[in-house]
Amino acid sequence: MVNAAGPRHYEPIPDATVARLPVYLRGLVELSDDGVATVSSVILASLAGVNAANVRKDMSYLHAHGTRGVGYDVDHLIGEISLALGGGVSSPVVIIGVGNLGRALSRYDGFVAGGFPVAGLVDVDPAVVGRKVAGNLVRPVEDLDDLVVETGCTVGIVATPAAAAQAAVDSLVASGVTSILNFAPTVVTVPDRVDLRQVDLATELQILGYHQHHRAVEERSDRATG
Amino acid sequence: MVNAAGPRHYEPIPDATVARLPVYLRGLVELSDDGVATVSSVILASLAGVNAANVRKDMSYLHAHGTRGVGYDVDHLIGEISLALGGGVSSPVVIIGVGNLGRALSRYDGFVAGGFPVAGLVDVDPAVVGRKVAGNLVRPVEDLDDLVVETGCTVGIVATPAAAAQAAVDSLVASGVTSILNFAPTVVTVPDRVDLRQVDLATELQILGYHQHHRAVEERSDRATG
DNA sequence: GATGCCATGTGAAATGGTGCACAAGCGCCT
DNA sequence: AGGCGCTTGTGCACCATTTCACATGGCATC
Repeated sequence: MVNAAGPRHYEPIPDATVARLPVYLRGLVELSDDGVATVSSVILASLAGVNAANVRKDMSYLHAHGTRGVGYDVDHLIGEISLALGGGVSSPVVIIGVGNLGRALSRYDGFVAGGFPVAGLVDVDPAVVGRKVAGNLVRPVEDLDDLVVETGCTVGIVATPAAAAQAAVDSLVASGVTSILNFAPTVVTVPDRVDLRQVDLATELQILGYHQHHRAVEERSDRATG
Repeated sequence: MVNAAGPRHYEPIPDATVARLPVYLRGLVELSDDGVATVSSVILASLAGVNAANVRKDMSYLHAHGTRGVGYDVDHLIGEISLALGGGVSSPVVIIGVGNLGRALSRYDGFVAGGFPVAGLVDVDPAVVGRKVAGNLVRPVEDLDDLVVETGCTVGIVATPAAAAQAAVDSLVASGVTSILNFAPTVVTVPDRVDLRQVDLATELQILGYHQHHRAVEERSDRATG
């Protein structure tokens, strides 16, 4: 039985909504910084580049109610979205693979701003182990377990070459990390209890390439027939 | 009238399929390197991390037919997918914004391997203009038009801070670039004829954060009730 | 040449997400 | 106090995508 005063039962928020929440949050923080107190779904939708009805439906999933005729309270929305996105708790991350990309990611201030400070860097290459990158000492893979336990970090970022990615992921999982962001251009597998997201730079370009090619083909076709 | 010998009418390939094609391609190239000649939808599905029926339907969109009882010809599939993804034509890209991320991207060899060599680097900061990064001279934004025309590049990568992203995108569009990959953590707008994709690193972490938080809440709830 | 096995190709149902359209409700103004 | 305009909250229909299930058809073996 669910006590009315206890934590209410969380109905799941659709994935598509979750993916939009950070975008809303950015827009809302900007509004708050500008001293704006309330925002309508239409305004927020234009800031996030989505449909207004979509915004309203998304907010209803969060139980973040607005005021009819007025709009949503900006600071209240910021609180509700922050709460949904990890409860406002900041989770340190460990980056495995300190190549070009790993170094860039370790210096990326967007992570810190989003509540994900870099807890440590790890690499297999003895040439980089022991060096400092962006104020963080690069440690060997053997130290991963200790690092994860010491810093209590639960998020891992894989920035290794494709060939090393699965091993890196396995190490992270073994250390107790439960969320992984994989930048290596390869499919990796994780246990069910671990959450994995893939960011694939070359793939993104190839998708753009498809649309470009397709546009060109259509254009030629238009010129020939019309 | 469509001549049977002429270019057939291209029915559109679903976006979800297009997004999977690069993943298939990677798996297939690996198989080909290993000397594997044919592959079943089940195997390819496991390599790409998707459902087998999904693979078969995707291939049917490409008119890439297999052989019943046998499977698909690996090299033939590679050809068909490459053709769909830009016709095998390599498109040079220009990177605007040479900060940490821009530098890492300019050195990322996955772009070259995918047929997207870096044609040039551009930045507004006089401190980096004129310097060489990964063998490429960093040029001022004023040179963007010339650069795009000279190299015939049609793809732009935005790696600027959020505040500069819309201006960067506008410059790219004005130069004639028709495909843009935006790494800046902000919503930007482009004309309809331009194709835009967003890669948002902090957002990805926040999405992971949601799932982690949600898991934790459920666990606590399970322990309390069960 | 026939038969059995195996993997493709696809109709159809299920799922997930989007966007319209409108009823409901809140606050301001008179 | 009452009415009006504005904006939320949501039922519903539409659309894209996924997945199942099975008929179809090629290849090897006998």
